[in-house]
Amino acid sequence: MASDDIRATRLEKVAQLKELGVNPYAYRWESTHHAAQLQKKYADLPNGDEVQDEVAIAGRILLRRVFGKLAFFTLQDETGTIQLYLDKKKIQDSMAEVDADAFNHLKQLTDAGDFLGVKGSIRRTEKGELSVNVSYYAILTKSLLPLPDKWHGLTDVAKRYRQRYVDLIVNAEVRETFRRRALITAAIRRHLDQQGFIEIETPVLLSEAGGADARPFITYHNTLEMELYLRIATELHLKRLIVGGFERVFELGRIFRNEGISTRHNPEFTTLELYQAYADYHDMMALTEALIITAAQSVLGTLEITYQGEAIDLSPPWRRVTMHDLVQEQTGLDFTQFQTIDEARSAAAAAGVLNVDEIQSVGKLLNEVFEQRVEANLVQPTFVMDYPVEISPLAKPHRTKPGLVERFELFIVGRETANSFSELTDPIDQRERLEAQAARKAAGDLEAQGVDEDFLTALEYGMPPTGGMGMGIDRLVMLLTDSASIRDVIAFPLLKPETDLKTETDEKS
RNA sequence: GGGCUAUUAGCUAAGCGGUAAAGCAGCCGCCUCUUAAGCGGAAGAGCGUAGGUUCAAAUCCUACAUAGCCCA
Repeated sequence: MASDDIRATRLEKVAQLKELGVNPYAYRWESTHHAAQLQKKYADLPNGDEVQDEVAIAGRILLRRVFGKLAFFTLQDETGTIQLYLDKKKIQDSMAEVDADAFNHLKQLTDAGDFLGVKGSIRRTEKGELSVNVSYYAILTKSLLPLPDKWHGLTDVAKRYRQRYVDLIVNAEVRETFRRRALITAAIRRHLDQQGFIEIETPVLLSEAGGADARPFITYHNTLEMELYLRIATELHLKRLIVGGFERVFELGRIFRNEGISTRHNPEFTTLELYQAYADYHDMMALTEALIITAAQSVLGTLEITYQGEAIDLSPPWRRVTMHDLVQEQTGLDFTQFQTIDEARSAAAAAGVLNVDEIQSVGKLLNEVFEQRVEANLVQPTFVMDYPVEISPLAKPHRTKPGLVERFELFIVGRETANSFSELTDPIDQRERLEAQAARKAAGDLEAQGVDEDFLTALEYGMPPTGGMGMGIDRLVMLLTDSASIRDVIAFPLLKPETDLKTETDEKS
């Protein structure tokens, strides 16, 4: 039967229910338990035994196994499933006043997918399945569309993303992923709260995007008659709050980057950014480690995890190593020895680094070598420290190493998971660096941003020494849910609209 | 942006040049211990879209669309 016919059949059942005086779209239901609670509470009930405890429960019918005068339904709620034992005699007797033909109506007018509320006693069947022996039922919502195959489920990836609600109904592990995501963000907020941080929401719509190298989305405000940018980072506003006197602030929120889509990139994604006055990047390392450990413990209960078949040990302390040392370790190149870019280029080329000719400074070349030869090998959690100033416009110069800044990035399974600095607090230095960026923007670099004058003004009022850290929450959730694609941890990932063929032909005719 | 692969009924899918299997779901009938319930019956397909090759196309070719994987 085609889906339109199935829908028509079910609409007919809706009409029949209304004729019987039943509203197929009920208003409320009072439950005493969830499925998982019942499964736990009566785990020791022997086969064939029944207890007279009256329970009420509600959920979606997943499976129906119907006999002449007996039926078994599998009911699913948020916590799991429980079987309904539906005995004709019992139901007809106890519901006689409501509906003399209650059992047959249940058989004929419900489908897999409907929401049902039931009351009854608890029994474990002779075959060992814990069940609610139903004395009363109510159809709470009639479903019009058929569920996917009860055995194979929904496997079409595109359809799973486009119709996540169906994916969630049918695939329990998807529900578990998003439950874990919520536990992770809750654990982060709890930990930061305990450390004295407060969360402050900063604007999404800005007249000037900043705080990162990325192409922004552009939108338009009608009454102001001006273009606005969606934020690409929360950094510059959170720092303004530090200027204003808050000492520990953070924001866990969505940012938007107008870039490609891949298994690791979605145009909108969630970051944690936090700023702590009177702290430096060493303090940030300790905090970052503690945050991720707390999140892992609260969601998984262990620090020994598996990601895509690879064992990851999150037990502290994590390795702390400079970018220079890692590059030397992997390639033999000692970047502290190079005086000129030419010297560095030829050494790098000799070591097999590709595309060295386009790179204009020793610091950028160091980063290039790092990206080409080191990054992917950083499987266990590793803090990579002390970056070249050229690629770090918002970080404070290193207190002992010229040309470098006090910055670290955290790598896990070869992916950048967090980024942190001793924040630049010298307004004159900051202006020079932002103006260099603005020059790149003027020269056509679409990822470079203009100067945020108001941010510089704030810095001129004085910002205390501050440690800052940003973390990609989606990537952390991927790690802690063993998800291969960022789309598996975003409930509704961005997809191109499907071309609607019906609409197209309608337009033509 | 480039390459490879996929797209067949609501879902899961076979067929890979000779005129669209099957299972589940749905419909009708039987059935009081099933759990992918079972048995019997009758239905349900513009084979992603648009062109082309051929006596003949789901199948071969070319574009396009969407998605996945790999590369940049």
